[in-house]
Amino acid sequence: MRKLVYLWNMDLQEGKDKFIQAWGTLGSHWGINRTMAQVHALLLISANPLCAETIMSELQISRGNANMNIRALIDWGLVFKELKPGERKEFFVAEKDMWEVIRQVIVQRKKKELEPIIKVLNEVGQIESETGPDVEEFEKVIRDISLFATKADSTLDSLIKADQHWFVGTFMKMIK
Amino acid sequence: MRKLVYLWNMDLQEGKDKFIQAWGTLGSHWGINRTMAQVHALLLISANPLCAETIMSELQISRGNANMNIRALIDWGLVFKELKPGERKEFFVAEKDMWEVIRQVIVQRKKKELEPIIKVLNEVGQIESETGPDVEEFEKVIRDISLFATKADSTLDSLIKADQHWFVGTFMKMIK
DNA sequence: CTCAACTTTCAAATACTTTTGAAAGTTGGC
DNA sequence: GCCAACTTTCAAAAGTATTTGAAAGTTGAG
Repeated sequence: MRKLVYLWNMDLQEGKDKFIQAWGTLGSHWGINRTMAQVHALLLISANPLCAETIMSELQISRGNANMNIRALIDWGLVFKELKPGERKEFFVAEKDMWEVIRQVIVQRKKKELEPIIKVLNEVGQIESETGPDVEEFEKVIRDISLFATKADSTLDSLIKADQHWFVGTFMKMIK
Repeated sequence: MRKLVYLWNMDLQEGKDKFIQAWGTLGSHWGINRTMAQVHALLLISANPLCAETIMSELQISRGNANMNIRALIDWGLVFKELKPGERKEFFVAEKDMWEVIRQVIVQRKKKELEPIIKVLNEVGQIESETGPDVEEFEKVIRDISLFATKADSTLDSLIKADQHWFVGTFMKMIK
């Protein structure tokens, strides 16, 4: 009997660890650093808010690292601070609605990636010059990409505003 | 007069450099390393195919670096080899259709990111165990994410198959 | 005001990624 | 077969990003 309980614990823990690892890897492809994504994963699969101390020991990371990444997650709107009455320390919960998670990631990446490239495209599109095959090719490529970037920008704005029902209903049906 | 010509050259060169830098930064957020994206940018804005030597000197990079990144771009389907009759060395041209570029990036990232997480989700969703709040929360989160991941998977498959007209026409109108 | 409990900061250390360049490999033409 | 022109490889070096931990900062309770 003792052995059975032990094996069951291992299975859940193993599953959690596997998920935390995988979420960390996925995050690192999405502008979220590995540890930041692992903290998010840990909070996602936790039934209760966790404090910094617990996060540090579960993920085997330092205090500074935990603090920095928790703050970054709060900035991204993926984690919220929760204060328990009578307790001095802070507890944290993850945004668990996947649609909301995606939206926040889109907002952040749009700001950090799309907006800067649109700015550069506008700047370099303004070259006053003689004609020539090089200039023409350059300007054509810049025009094409600008068009694309502008479309992507408004598409993302719409996605950010859209709610999940709209997305899952209308969009999913449409692409089938 | 000499001065005017010189200034005009500087402007085009400046524009090209700015664009190459920006495309490099953008690429590094998209699983394409900085140099790889810069090589792609250089080829994008070039009116003619370029050889390794030219790429090396324009971007000030080593032979090995140039070679590795050109090969990677070819693997991703973003650059094509072109042989000029009578010339021994290889020349390269970029995929210039932005829609095709995006499609290739989606294909690669789906393979490297979405498919592995779906595999892990299926594995960890199989835990046989007693009930308890921890297990329930874990399984609920995994189920939610699985659902989402499966939807994303089929959405991306459709996008990959879709052509630009469909996308720009139907999709863009829809989200307005 | 003071203390203890907690959070934040940041310079140095570590880990990870990319780049270099020289040597090895390949290939077409003679 | 042999050479010269070109491409590929890969171990070491350089460059980036992340992590640590100890010290400084903050804050509520007494």
